[in-house]
Amino acid sequence: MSQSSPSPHSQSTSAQIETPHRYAAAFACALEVTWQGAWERDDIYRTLNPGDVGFDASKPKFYCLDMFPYPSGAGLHVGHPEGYTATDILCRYKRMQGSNVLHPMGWDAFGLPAEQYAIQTGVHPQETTRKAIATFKRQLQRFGFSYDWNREFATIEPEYYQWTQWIWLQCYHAYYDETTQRARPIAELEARFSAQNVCVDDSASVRWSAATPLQRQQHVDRYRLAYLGTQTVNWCPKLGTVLANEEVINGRSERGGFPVMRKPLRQWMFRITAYADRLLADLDLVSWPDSTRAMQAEWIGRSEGAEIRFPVLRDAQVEGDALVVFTTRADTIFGATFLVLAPEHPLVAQILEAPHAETDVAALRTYIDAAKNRSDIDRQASTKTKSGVFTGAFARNPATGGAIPIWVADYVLMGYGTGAIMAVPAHDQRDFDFARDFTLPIVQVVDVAGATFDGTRAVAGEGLAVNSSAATFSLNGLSTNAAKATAIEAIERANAGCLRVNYRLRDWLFSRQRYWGEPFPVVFDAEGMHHPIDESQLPVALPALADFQPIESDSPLPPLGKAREWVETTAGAAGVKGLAPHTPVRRETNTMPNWAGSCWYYLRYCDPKNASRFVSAEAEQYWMTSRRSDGSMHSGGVDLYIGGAEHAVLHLLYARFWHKVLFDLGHVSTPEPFGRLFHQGMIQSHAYQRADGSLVAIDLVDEVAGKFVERESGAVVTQIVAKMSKTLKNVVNPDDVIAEYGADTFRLYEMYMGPLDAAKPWNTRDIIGVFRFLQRTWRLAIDEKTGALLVAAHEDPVLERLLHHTIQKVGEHIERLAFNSAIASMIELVNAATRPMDLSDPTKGGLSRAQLSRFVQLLAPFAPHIAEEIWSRMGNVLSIHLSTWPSFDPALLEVTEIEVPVQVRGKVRARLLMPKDATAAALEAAALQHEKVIEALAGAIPKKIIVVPGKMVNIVV
RNA sequence: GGGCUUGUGGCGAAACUGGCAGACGCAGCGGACUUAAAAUCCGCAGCCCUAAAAAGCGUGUGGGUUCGACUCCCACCAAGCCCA
Repeated sequence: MSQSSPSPHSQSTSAQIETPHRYAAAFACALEVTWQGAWERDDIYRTLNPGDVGFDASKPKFYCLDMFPYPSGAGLHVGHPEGYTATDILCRYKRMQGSNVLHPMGWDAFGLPAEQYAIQTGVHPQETTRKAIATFKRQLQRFGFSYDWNREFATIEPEYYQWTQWIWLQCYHAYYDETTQRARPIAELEARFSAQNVCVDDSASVRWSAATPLQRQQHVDRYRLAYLGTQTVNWCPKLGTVLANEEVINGRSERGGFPVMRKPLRQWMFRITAYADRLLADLDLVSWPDSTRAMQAEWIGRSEGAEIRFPVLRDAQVEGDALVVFTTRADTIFGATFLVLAPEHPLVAQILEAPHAETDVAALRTYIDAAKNRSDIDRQASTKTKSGVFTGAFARNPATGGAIPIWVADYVLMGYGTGAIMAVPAHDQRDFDFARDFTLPIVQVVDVAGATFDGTRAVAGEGLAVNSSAATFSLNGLSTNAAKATAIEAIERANAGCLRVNYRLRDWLFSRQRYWGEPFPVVFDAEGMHHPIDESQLPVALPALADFQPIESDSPLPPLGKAREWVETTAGAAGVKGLAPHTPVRRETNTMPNWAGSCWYYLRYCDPKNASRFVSAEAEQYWMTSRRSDGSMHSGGVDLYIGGAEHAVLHLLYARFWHKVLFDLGHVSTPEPFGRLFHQGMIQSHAYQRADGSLVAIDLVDEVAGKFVERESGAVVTQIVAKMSKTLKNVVNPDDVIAEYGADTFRLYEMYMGPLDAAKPWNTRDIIGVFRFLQRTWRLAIDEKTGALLVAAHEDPVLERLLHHTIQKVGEHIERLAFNSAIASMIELVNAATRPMDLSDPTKGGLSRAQLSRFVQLLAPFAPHIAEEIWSRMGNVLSIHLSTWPSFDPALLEVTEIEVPVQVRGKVRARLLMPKDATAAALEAAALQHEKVIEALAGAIPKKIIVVPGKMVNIVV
């Protein structure tokens, strides 16, 4: 779209000579940079902590947080400043209102993208990351955001990640006490194990007192919040690391889109599942978008059901452990005509070891080998025909007592439930498809309300149980809920299972085979026992490594293994207590994932320089504990957290989990980290679409006579809204926009585009509107020819009243985050105050000094530089941003006369000018006398007249 | 398939708890100023029918509740996100 739009600020040379003090781009940029320097020099945004000299405890506190960026080499895009401008406006407003405002910024700098970039370029991530941070900071500062840069930190700094490691140690040293439903020190658990002399192995043959230290540790590890566990993980050979389930999308890595394989691996895990119920329940405490709370709830995925044991048979005799399935529909147990195992299920391997009479070993092996490398999505995608193999084994249905076949099929995933299902083909479509393809029996056991089972497809849903009776118990005639309860009761009585709550949420895989992350503060001895580094010995510094390339292989080989001298050390050198100092130990070579640093950064901002604690109790209590004016229940935490909805699940769930652990252990004082959350909408861009639906980049299209034409073919294309992307060439660079209009205009434009939480298309053409508003504001205050201050000698009472109205509206709109409406009302005021062209004496029109003063204060949070410049030219010495927000006089907003609409047949026919407090009777009388009303009635007799005093009159005919 | 969100002029949007739909901005049109243009200032502007007005129609579609619905309820359509 290279239509020549004349640069808004380009003026002929003569115009520049005539109006040297005009608010043009270069002029705006120059004053912006000047003020940014002055603010930094005077350190006007420094936030004091309790205990600091000059701290005023009587002020309310406001902790307003942006999701800190991950600095990439590409620099800021226009999406970053959207949320940042919003919080900046709110923070500036709150400061002027007299709050202690905490508004920090920092850098989320460990992690895969930086490492991938470093690998590509061969430059050390330390260096590329530092460079990216410098670029981001320079760009952010150019917007004039009022961060307290004294509190800046990056997650890669040892002074920061020392405490990331410390928090990990807190989890390592804790377990979840089911009876009190909170984390407790692991030492308490060990004492209890010792006192009760518990069994430490599955076969219940070894007691605590007789157990080796390794056996004891392995037993305790079953309870630790941070534990070493073997899990089938998502191994990504290309990235050379394992990934959390959350980081795998459609069988490929979220970053890079590389294939992911599944393999069992011993890894550091977090027992986040212990907190599933609390993470779910406490969603009620926070004021978050409903959609985000719903997503978290779905992610946790609590479902109540039953775990049912199906005894495995060999030659009709029960053999070994029973096969355990989880089902939410225990009421359909009589319809379970076969069982299906995930290919990774341990029983499959057992059957291969000791085949049954009917087992086709070759077919089974071929099948599980093929399934192993299919992604979960692949496995579930083929809905039409199911693949699967009979294992040759049978199990006994505990309800019917009958033997049913055990199959293997990859549509069952090891990650869900127990990795085995009871198939009820009559009432589950996938089971039905499978049964039909392999001619397995199908038995209807529910008479589903409003649907008939005709044998051609499954009927899902609830209804009355049928065909569900045996000698031991019967469900026939019971509703689904009653049947579930009865079935579970019977199953429990028969010792064949129990009531069970299942979660979709899995424990959190926390190890990464990467270089660029926080090292774990833990070592291993020769026996394979792990030993924590003592808190006093933190941080465990990431060793400088010249060769940080990942080792691409089918099995994980962390790059830190290359730091031989660092890895192979002694207990004394590593800082392990409880081992003789000379004991040789190996350091953990995995590192923590990208999420670690962002799990607690909001706490560190409260007290970022503290060398003796992750945050002082006093600072944490002051900034995190909300005192709500209306006394309503509140979770506490950050007062407003703004960031993208893409973090709705992972980051926010992980941070909540860490916070709850810290809360249980007494390190923080609120149950939730973020009391109020808001997502800014995505800033989109335009693109063009051909008739066949294909997209066209914007540089290949011209606008001709109001139509969009593809240059090459001459075909008309339609303009659509699309994500900004390199391929569509529609990415907007903030630096360019600032160069052309200044940062104040940029800020104003992004806030004026629409509601903060809505997705909005960037419209370059519209920027000129807010730029003109600033120019008009400037002209209102400053003579473009001489640079002299222009103020009206006499105050216009109409403008005074409008100004009071504007003060009221702007304040209300800021509190509602309706910045677009706030700007609109400021534009209205400026338009009303603008001097007509034919006014020769500027002191006759415009705003008085006192009016201008208050108006620029309203503008200051939105366009801080131009407001400061005018404020300064008015003779103020102290920054406008340290001034007090203007107040309005409600009495001035009172009106004596109001216009009351009169509706006849639902249409407004007339408007009455009436005293504000006119009675209903007076309004009715006036309405009926109105000429237009009489005309509209045309002689008809009103059936009913509704009068809402002060609002309207409605005459029903 | 299920859940959530959104749907208002040519475009971005406003209308806070049901009470004058379209504030404000862009684009457009007209006028003033200018030799002319830019810039600026003053106006017009939902659609339709009109010389103009009046009337009529208008918040995705269809229904409902209500004196009154962009707003509340039901169904549907479309787009986006999440879960399958």
